[in-house]
Amino acid sequence: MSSYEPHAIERKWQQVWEEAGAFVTPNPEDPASREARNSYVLEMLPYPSGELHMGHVLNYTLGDVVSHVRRRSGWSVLRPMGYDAFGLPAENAAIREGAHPREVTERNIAAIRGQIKRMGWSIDWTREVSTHEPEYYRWTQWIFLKLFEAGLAYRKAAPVKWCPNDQTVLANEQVIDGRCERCGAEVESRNLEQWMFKITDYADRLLDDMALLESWPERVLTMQRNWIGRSEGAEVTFRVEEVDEDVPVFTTRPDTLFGATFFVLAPEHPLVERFAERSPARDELRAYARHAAAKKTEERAAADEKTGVFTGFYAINPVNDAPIPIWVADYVLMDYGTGAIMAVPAHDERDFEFAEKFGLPIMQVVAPADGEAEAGLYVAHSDEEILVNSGPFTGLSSPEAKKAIVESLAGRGLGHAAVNYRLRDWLLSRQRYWGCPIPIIHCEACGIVPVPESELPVLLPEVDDYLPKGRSPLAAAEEWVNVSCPSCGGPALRETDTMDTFVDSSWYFLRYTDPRNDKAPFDRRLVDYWLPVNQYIGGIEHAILHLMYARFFTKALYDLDLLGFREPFARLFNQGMIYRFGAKMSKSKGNVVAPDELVDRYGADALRLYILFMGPADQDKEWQDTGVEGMWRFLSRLWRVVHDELDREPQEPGSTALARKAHETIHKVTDDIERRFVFNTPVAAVMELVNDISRDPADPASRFAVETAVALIQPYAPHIAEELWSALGHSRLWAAPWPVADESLLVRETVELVIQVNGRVRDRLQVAAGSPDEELVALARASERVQAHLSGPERRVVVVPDKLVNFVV
RNA sequence: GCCGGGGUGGCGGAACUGGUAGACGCGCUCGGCUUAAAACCGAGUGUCCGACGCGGACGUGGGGGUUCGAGACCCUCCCCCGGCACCA
Repeated sequence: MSSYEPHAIERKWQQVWEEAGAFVTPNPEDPASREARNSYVLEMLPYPSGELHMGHVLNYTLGDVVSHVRRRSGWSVLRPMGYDAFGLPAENAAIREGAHPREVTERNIAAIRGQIKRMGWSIDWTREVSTHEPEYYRWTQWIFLKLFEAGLAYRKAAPVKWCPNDQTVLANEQVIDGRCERCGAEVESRNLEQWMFKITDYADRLLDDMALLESWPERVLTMQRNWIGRSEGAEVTFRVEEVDEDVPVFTTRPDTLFGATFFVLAPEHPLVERFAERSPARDELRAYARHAAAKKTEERAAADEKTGVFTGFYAINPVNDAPIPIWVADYVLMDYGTGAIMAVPAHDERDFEFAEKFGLPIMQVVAPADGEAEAGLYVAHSDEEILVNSGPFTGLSSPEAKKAIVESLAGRGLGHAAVNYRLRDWLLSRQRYWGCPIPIIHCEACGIVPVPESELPVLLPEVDDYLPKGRSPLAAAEEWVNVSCPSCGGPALRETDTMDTFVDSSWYFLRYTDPRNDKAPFDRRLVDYWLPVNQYIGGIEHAILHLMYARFFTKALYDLDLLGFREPFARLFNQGMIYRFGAKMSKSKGNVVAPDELVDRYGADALRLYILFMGPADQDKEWQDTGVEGMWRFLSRLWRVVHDELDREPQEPGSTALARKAHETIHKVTDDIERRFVFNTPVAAVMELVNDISRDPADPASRFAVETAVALIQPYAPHIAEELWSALGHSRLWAAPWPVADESLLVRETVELVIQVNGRVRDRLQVAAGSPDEELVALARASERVQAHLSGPERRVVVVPDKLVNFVV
């Protein structure tokens, strides 16, 4: 008898699938009819680093199991693959090697494509796209122009986060603890003209439309909510007579206005210099402001003690006309709210700390509903608080007072209700080579002029030097840069910045539906047919950036009437991280296990099986080096069991315990994958079935059980399953209907009855299913083991039919 | 500090709706096969006690509670992982 040799089998079936177009899903002839059951299963596209890692293996195997089961259950499944190919790593590698980034990228793509194919994932390769190809980025540029026309892309001089190592600007989202997300260098602040997307216009919809999502992990929604950081309150104007200025502040607590005993400006606030000009203490003021502004936010936050300087000026509190001293302090941030605050030390921890340190007055204006105002800090924690010392508003509850005070201010033009967000606009300019060119021309006469649609794509020019120098390497391509203005024909310059790669990946899921369209980024009927994505799968690291940008793009395109849905991904699943020796697998830690080596040794099927068998797909878990070998042993056992079956004389099929076990396994595997979305326990269930088969190979149901095991393991281990399926005399398992459990066989004739005394198990009996309660109690009472514990008066008997009898004595 | 996820044998984990804790796999032990080893096959494997073929006690991070019955529900505390954090 032959033994299990994965490599030849895997090569063979991969070729068969390719030749048969087994996983090619054509678009419907009439996308308007939604009769067909269709499902879009999407995993986040890989960055082509040339190296497939275990995270990919988990991600794509997960999607593969879902796709196979849906396909075999009669669904039309869209399952594409592509590459997020622009970006710094390829460019840095190119600089190191002296090669062109395109060369490095395409070499990496070829490598990773080869690895993906070796894994045998059921991908529709006719839809492959890569974001660095002009056929793709032409439409990235087209979308950019649509957003520009709609006023959603704009240019602005702004203090930006600058990475001195990568020599480029970063998005806020790419700065982690004051360091560059990619290289870890400390980020600096620079003032530059940059392109921005107006994602802040969509802040409320990004929050509210979460209600449209079918199933997203709670933690992702929470992270996005925190990131958007919506807070409701009021903008209130304070008058500074000496400089004839009205200074607005944002507050979430307008009800505490009577307790505002001082006023604080951020060190970067423009008024600080105005004050300094007129102040005898100008040197001290300027020194503090300069010193504080230079510090990073993180350093400021980490400071043990509050610092600050009195300006010598006063602001008028609009509710009671009281003049309050204006300070400059670095605990107030220029980039949130208005860069100025009213300080209410009695009811805000930070203001309290500051007031204590500098001896400023502290006045209670809010008290607990059932108590007296007490000196010191009192931070409200419910809506039950009552106002005190607040003039005409004294006695109102906090929520009433908020409304009343804002209304009264609004009546005098000194304030209004306001909402503030932590979310900033998306800075998309990058001063690097390997990215999508921004299709804009700067004309001396006309200003900013979009490149006409007919001239797209604006191709990346060839340059000799990609080294970052603080301006885009594209600026060196003079012939490319110097153009005539499309509007007036005069001399003009091309925009030399490229786009953040997150722009490329904010719409790729739309392109897959119509990847070769050269008239438009996609056909609206096709995106409306396939989207929203039914199941999106990827890592938690994209909880904020990619997922929020993709949601924003979808909404913007919806508003432009280019598609008919408001959320791109109905269901999201985040796979857990894989650890080894207690740490996340990473090159720097030296604890990486290469998928390729395992495939060489045990085959793709064993690896696919182990990566899902390891544990719950959404939880972090520890890699076991012996795990894949164990799966290889299981597959060898399955191989043997099938061939033993083939070697035996065919027998009359019979309905035995093994037949029931097979049906139970069908039920369990199907339910786990489809309803529970768990992937480890189905493998265990099939293993149990195989164990049962080998326990009695002569069982009349063995043929059925063997075929069931093969049919059920196919989504996990498609190559061996296909091979065994054809050995069993069938063909095309990839298209064979998913097994259906016979409900009647799931009903057991006898059940195990657990007998407890005082909740402790004392005996177990086989009894006929559906026996009446009295019979169960009588049988239970008859048990010797039970009687030994039935001393003392019986107080109660609990019966759970077909399950358990509990005597309480 | 706030938010989210976790804590079950030597290890990864199972137990879905409160009803047999430890499925399945890894590892380990013993036995078979073998000149031998590997592979493979069979048996065993939570801890402790005992007149070890029957049995008993303990046991899901700690403490308390609800219940006939809790790994699961409630209260409280501890620990680990991830995110956010001077955001007014």
